[in-house]
Amino acid sequence: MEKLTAVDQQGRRVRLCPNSVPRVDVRLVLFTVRESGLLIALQERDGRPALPRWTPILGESLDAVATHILDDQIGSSERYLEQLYSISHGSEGNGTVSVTYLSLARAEAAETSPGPATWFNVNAPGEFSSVDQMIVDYALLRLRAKLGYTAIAFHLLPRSFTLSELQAVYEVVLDREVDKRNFRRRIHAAGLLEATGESRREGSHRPARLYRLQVAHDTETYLTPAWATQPVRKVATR
Amino acid sequence: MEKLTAVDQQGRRVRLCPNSVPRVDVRLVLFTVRESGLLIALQERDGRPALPRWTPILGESLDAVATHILDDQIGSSERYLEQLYSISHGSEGNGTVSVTYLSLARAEAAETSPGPATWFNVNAPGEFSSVDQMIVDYALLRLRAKLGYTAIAFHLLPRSFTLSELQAVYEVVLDREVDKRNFRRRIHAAGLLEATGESRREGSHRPARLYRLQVAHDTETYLTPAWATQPVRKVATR
DNA sequence: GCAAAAGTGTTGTGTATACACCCATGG
DNA sequence: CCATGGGTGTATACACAACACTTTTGC
Repeated sequence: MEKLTAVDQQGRRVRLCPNSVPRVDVRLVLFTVRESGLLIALQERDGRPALPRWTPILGESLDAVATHILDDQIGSSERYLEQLYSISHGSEGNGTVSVTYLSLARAEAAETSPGPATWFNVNAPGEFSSVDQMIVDYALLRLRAKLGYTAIAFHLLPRSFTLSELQAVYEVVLDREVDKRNFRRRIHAAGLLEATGESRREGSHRPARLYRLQVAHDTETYLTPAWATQPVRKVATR
Repeated sequence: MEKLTAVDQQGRRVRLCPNSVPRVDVRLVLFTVRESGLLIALQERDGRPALPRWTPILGESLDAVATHILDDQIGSSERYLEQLYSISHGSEGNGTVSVTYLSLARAEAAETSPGPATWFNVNAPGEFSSVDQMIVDYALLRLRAKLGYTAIAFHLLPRSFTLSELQAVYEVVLDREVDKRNFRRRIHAAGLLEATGESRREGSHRPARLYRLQVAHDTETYLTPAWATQPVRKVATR
């Protein structure tokens, strides 16, 4: 068993990292959809765009850290947050375990971007580190897969929206066209939507009906493990 | 930025864990199938069964740690290994991030159990810690889901097997009966199997043809991210 | 010849795809 | 009246579930 503490020159007991222990950080892949396409929130680091990240302090849950990073980036409107994968990188001297999260923001929340991040188009984000690149690739893979069998697309739209707007989100994320009639049939068959009764007229054509997600389905989780929803403990201010 | 080193009473530089940094461990959920049912490898810890675990040393990848734990438990036959999820637990003083892995062993490899673990039936594993309990529940959920759309079941059988044996694996893991004809049609349609040409006679009934997984499909990964297959660096002996 | 597991097809039901036209509005 | 996007239905192919009998062997 390793010794975990030592006494320093002033006689204080200090906690040692047996130099065998990797550090942990949490990295967030935050997407939003704008007219210009699928955007990702990045912040500059060593002159290159990088994923927003933070190191947890002791006793702080991973979900809490991810939530804090998200708070940093956008206002506290509702958001979607899901753990993705953990990857180790670096080596002797600065080995790190990065726990990665996928997050989605409504376009409206992303407009006002108070945080340190700026929005890049996913197709032209600039050069990031190979680790961040892999994380983003995987996040996009998972996002696309999940569009098929969960309700996460709704988290990219304002509270109420038209079916055409919803379809546009699918098309932007999947990067391909979708058949209008089949799309609408699937959405209606899923039974997650309810008409608000209102409609929106914009432009010289028939107005579009507005829909919202039924409240019962608001926090759709599906295959996320039950224990992923651990309470977000409040933790020392930062 | 935090100070990461200090000088101790003998004047040596030591690495500090700012007492804000959680430790990392890797925990393995290792399943196998025997006549008696679905078994899980556990080892005693504080008088209770617990998941095999290890703490990575610096520069060691998470996958490498998981592989080492697996080596500890069973002989080095081929095995299946997949990262599951990361969970944080504990609090001030002993906060830990556990990265969990799902692993499958062929019954033959599990017979000779040289490691410190013993096999428990998943339905009667005894009492484990709440963290380990959640991890096991989730591992089982994922294993069951993955049976439907991947070839992982083959990792629970010897190299060549009969279709009835394969079906029995599905039934044990899913804990329900499966229709023989539909099962065989699906398996054949998947096109992953090839007949060895041989057959096995045991008991007073028609002999069963033997199949094996086509080599091209041996390391089926599907939704596992490409970068999950990072090379397993060799690391200081333990 | 009988017990015991291996092996094999058909039918219905639901789900996904391909595809083209009328509707309501603003200007 | 026309340009623009909103909204709707049908025919076809494919995947999945239910279901029962014949084959080959050991004894």
